[in-house]
Amino acid sequence: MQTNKHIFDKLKLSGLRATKQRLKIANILFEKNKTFHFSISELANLINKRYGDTVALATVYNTVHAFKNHGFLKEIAINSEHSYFDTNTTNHHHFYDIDKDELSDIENNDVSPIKIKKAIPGKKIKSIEVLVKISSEN
Amino acid sequence: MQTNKHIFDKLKLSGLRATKQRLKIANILFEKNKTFHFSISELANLINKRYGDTVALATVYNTVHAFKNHGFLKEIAINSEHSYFDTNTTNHHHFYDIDKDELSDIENNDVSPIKIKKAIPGKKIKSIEVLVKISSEN
DNA sequence: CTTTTAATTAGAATGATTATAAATTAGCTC
DNA sequence: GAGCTAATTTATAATCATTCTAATTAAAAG
Repeated sequence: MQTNKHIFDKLKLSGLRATKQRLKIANILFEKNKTFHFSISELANLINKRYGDTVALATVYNTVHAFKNHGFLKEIAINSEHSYFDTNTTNHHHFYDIDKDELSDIENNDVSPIKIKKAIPGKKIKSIEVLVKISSEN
Repeated sequence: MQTNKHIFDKLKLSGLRATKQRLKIANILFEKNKTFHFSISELANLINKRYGDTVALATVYNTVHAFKNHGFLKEIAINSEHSYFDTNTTNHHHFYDIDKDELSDIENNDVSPIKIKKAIPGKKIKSIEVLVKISSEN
């Protein structure tokens, strides 16, 4: 878990001011040990639940984008309905539960090594990510 | 390549009426042998270029969704900016060129077999897809 | 040819996200 | 701690892609 002090320092080091709003948001995002996946509206709900109506929606957007641009979050594309963000910023893989609309990480160790046998001339591979869609068996 | 006759029959068989607009759109989508990737606005531009202003934007949306629901197209999530569609409806993998904002297919043969070593109880794997982001080396 | 039903359309409505511009606040310097 | 400056927050308006609506048109069936 990241302490408040830790988060405060993290923000400062990256050149972001450690405002009340950002600390509240960071608390929610980084308090858990495990990776946290969310959409903006889910995050806004969580903030509201814990801290009441003290952070404007525009600030939630601003903050998430600032965090993303500073490498604290990464965006995960699953479908066109929602944008999801992930506190795990390393290259890794995901399960997407179609029934529950829920993301979870797959450890790199849990996926066999992936080799891409085709190269594109003049292009370099930046990332390789696997999306595994799952649903209830029936 | 799919002939007009072919496309016409395909529509009819699926229970979709073969309207002028749908045939125009299908021509553009399925005329190529190779997979075609597009966003709605790119498609709208292509239609306009070839057929002029004869298909309403709402119809482009309606048609793409109808085609998707009938299994002629599948949606590919890359980022939150755009929705991309693909005429290759099988499970397969993609390169995404970050510089050019362009998608291309990776044949299944060009990716080493992927094993997911972690199972989620009560859940079945529906698809496994790899997204390889590439960009110019510099 | 007439009827029925699906599809198209222009334009309005929606809703998520972004922009604006004024007010506030964090982090300086003294 | 007061004063300063630039970053941040905020309410609100604006934007823009997509969806909805309800009237019109066209395809298929009888």
